[in-house]
Amino acid sequence: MQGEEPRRMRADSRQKMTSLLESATDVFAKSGVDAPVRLIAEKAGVGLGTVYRHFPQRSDLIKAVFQTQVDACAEAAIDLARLYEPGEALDRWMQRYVDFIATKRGLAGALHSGDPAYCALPAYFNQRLCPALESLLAGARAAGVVRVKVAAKDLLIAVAQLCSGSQDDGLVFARRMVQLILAGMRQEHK
Amino acid sequence: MQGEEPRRMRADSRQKMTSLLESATDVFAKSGVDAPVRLIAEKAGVGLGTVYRHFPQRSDLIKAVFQTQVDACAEAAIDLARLYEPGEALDRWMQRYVDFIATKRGLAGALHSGDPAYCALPAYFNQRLCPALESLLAGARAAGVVRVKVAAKDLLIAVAQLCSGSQDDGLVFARRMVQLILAGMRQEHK
DNA sequence: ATCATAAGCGGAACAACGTTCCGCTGACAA
DNA sequence: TTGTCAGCGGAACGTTGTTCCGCTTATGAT
Repeated sequence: MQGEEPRRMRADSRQKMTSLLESATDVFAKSGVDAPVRLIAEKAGVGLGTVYRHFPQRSDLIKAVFQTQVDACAEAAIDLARLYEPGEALDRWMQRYVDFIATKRGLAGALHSGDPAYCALPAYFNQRLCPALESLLAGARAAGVVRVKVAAKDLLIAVAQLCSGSQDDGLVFARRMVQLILAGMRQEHK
Repeated sequence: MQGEEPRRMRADSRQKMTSLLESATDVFAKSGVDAPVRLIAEKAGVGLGTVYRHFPQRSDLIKAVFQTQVDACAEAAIDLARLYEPGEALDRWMQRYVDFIATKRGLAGALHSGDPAYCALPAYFNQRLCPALESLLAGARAAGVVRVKVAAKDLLIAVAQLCSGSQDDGLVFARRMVQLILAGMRQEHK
């Protein structure tokens, strides 16, 4: 009948699981993805065994948090497109994207480490975020706000690299650079 | 009289030190910069205490190897310029540079990790390699082999990123891309 | 409501790492 | 040749990721 999961989870188990995800999100944002698993378990009020029951490897926890946040970021595009006019929606989403990338300290290192555990992440990143940005760009272009032709994928990568380059005051710097890019996209053709 | 080091090293101490550096170079090249210190000590036939006597932190060992290799790469530019005509010298040095970068798996991660131990490395990298490449470029330009105006720093960074992007068959890919860039630099102006 | 059962939990225990420490050895000046 | 201390080796410690197992307790049948 239903194509659901093979088995229903026990209620307390699901609760611990979400608590764990929240804690991991916080800790990764505050201390980077290299934070100890023990710290995450403690802040979630959960034992170590529980962490490894739900996420057999440390990298699985990282992947789960990352995908959740990518999903949230992609869905924000839809909400923003509904709430604001095209140009404003694009602006706000780019800032949202910058904030998302800024919490990813240490992940770039893991990505380039050659560890196969992470090699699926960039694909997921593109698959979810590219369409999101493309639809915003299309809207802005249709409204005549954006006149320059630019690929969504290029924009995503460019901003990501702007953010990962510097580390401490990176956020204000990144925001400024993104504003610059957005302004550039609004220029008239010559 | 002499402004040398404050004290002469004991002969055996210097021997162990160079043995250590060689071993570290090998191991880092084979297993990446995340290789265990114990393995390096063992392959050098040296105790752990000796490693930490010469290099108080793991990162000091990485820095030492890195700087040695940067120096060697910079000096290779001088040799090549003497042995070959300008265009050939440039080609060969770029391949040499690609080989150097290719042994740096894992280092990009360390560099972006925010660890202050590594923040001096990029500066050293530029300081030594930029002049080296600039002199080769100047020679090639003077000989009329290279006609496009390109900054040495940009070339170095571009190639480094080409190499770090892919990881397994990265070397052949990188070589091909570098050939492409070099060929592009030889184009006539339109 | 009660109970049997096993899903799920906590945290002790293990392995691999970076780093510290200290007793012994042997290189070098006298 | 000999005394001394620079320098060595590796045991030991603290912190990590990961495994394991005895106990707790949610859950469905009664």
